[in-house]
Amino acid sequence: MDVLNNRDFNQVIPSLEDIKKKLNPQQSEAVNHKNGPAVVFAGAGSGKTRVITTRIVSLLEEGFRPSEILAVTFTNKAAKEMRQRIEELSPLGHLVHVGTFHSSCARWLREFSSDLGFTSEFTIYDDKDSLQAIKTVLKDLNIENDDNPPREYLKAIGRAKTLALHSNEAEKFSLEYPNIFPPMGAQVYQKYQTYLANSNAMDFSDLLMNMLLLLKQNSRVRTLLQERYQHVLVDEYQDTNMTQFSLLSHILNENKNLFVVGDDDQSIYSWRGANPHNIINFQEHFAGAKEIRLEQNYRSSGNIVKAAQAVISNNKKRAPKMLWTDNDLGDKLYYRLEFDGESESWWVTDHIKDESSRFSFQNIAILYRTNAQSRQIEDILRKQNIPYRIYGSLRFYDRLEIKDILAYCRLLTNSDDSIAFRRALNVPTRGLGNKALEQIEQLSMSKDISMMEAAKEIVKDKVPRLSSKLKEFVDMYQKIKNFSENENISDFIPYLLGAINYKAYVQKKFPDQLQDKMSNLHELATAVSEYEQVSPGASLSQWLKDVSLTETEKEEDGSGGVSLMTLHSAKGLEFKKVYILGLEDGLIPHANSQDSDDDLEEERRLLYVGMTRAKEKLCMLSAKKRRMLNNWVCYSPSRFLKDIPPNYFAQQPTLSSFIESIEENPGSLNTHIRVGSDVSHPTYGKGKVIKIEQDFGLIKAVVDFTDFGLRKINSSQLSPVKKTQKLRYTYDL
DNA sequence: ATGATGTTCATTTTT
DNA sequence: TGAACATCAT
Ligand SMILES: Nc1ncnc2c1ncn2[C@@H]1O[C@H](COP(=O)(O)OP(=O)(O)OP(=O)(O)O)[C@@H](O)[C@H]1O
Repeated sequence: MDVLNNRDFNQVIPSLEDIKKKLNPQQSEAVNHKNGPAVVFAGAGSGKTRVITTRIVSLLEEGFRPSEILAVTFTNKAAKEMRQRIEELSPLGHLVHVGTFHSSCARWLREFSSDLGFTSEFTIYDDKDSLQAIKTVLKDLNIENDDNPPREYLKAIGRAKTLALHSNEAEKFSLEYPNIFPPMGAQVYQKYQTYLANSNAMDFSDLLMNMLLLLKQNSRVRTLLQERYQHVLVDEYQDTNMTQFSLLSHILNENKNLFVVGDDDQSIYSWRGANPHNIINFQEHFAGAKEIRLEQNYRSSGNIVKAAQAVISNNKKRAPKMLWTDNDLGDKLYYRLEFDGESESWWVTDHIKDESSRFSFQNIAILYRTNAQSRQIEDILRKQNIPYRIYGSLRFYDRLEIKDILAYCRLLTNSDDSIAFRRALNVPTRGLGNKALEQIEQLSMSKDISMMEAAKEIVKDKVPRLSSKLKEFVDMYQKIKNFSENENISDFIPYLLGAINYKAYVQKKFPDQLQDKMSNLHELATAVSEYEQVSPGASLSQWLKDVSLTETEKEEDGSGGVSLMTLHSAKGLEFKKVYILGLEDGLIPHANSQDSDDDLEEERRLLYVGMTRAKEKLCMLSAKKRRMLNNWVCYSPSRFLKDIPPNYFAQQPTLSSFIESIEENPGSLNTHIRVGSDVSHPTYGKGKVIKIEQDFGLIKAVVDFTDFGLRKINSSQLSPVKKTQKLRYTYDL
């Protein structure tokens, strides 16, 4: 745990009294609440997180041991943040168990793994791994249908697990509720669980479900945990789902010391089962629960608070609540409609530079709806030499070369990890291709054993052709395993790279990316070394466990830079200045979330969360068109913009009229390609536009090509033959 | 049967 | 843009 070691022993720890002086009466009431369940229900920026951290410190001061306190958050980032705050406030802070639901469950499951038929070294499968497992299972069961791709099965299984529906009961259940699973879903579910069990692995939902089942079925474990935790505190409680709610109720002892804080307006995870009624109905779930409301926003300027309120008040499904602020009105909001995604990025970076004396880089966040949007702004930030750090997105551990090497590491700590086996088997290529894989897989499926075990059997059985090559692989695996068990882990990655001759493989397969990939691997090796320095004597498996549930942030430039992240991962954070990109119908609200009112309300909450991250200045941008995948997509400015009264904006007169004009005439967004204009296409050559269609924001043109006749083409593929006006207009509002 | 080459498809959000 | 999948030449 880095927490133990990064501690600054010279820090000045303020007295609890001083900390408590900084609370308003309602906050104090919450912090000082004695026994029994309590809920703090309050809007953004009202100090909920401050209450929860102060309460933890106060409990420590009262004499509760750190190990008796369990603090649960929703994201790793929030956990890290909270841990930091507690450490700053209490010398014992670093000993408190702060984690996400998933990481806490993983920890307990490892502790009690023997009660479950897993070893404590079980692997946690991420979504990709799980999907691969499902595919294998579907293949084995000979299920193939285009209506229900593997992903559908995975989703259904995830849903079942959220209902704590064990695979053994799935069959019976699916007879009663045939719609819950795709065809053969119950069988797939069962086989999938067998696959995971044989692999000594759990997927994300298993972490929650298995823990819940364990608590329900095993009174020893239940009593142990109930006695261990005297106080349970949950941040962002509106994001809990059914399983998590049940988990909590089983962990609570007779004192029911559950303290939760949350805001139904910030519920943005309903797509993964979050149920805001958990917080709205808290007092019904826990009789006699105390409810405390916080109504003063300390974070944001008056304009920001009011504008955000204006947006969220359009939601019909929300619990009424007050939110006001004493802060000055401050700057007005800034809205800007840009020509395309690139000019949006340019404008933001220019603006950051213009205002750099007032807002330093580390006080700025750039928020967006989808991870894919980050690439563009990253590009321009680099060009403008603005340091930044990015959360999530193409995570370091998701890169191909890293996953390759991690597959070996995983296989070493858990030889039954069949997903890792699949990957390691023929990377680098060693003559064990598809057919070999299939044979091993088949044997493992039919005998209910892991692929490594199957491979060893094949070696023993002297199967012609296969056995000798496979023996080499297994022997090499043993050799690497010996090394990993006997030598320092900081030497391991370099050793492994040499042992499997990975560099030569990259050289051959990705010659132009050699530098890049090798330097990433170097970074990986460095990470392991650093881990060993921090926790001397640690094993590879300990490092792997720490890494598997912890997201990493990538810093392009060490010293505090601009923060880039999705709206979702911004929850709970705050910045002096916030830019929200892509305020367009199609992004916010997202094109896939415009069908139902519920979806739209969640999108609105997402915007509300984004807006309320800003303390002093909030800038929002839209682009008329942007490149997505390979197409130009035209969206109009977000419908949510209209919910904000113009007087909160710095440039009021033109804004709403501009939006209206776009709504009346979406076709006016079409740029240089018109019916009748001469165009050219990279493969089809020259032609004339006959017709223009717009579906789902995608512009398609029917073109009559001189040499190829009529074709329907994405407008992004076409370029005008006649020189049109320079494309770079600016739209000052 | 392997491995290189070509084609298609996917992207909402997170643990 | 890239990774997963499918096809074809060794
Ligand atoms: N009593 C107070 N006096 C002054 N500032 C406060 C007070 N309470 C909280 N704050 C400040 O207000 C800001 C928001 O607090 P906090 O992050 O705890 O709010 P929150 O309710 O958790 O917000 P959100 O739900 O939006 O994440 C922080 O900068 C915090 O330091």
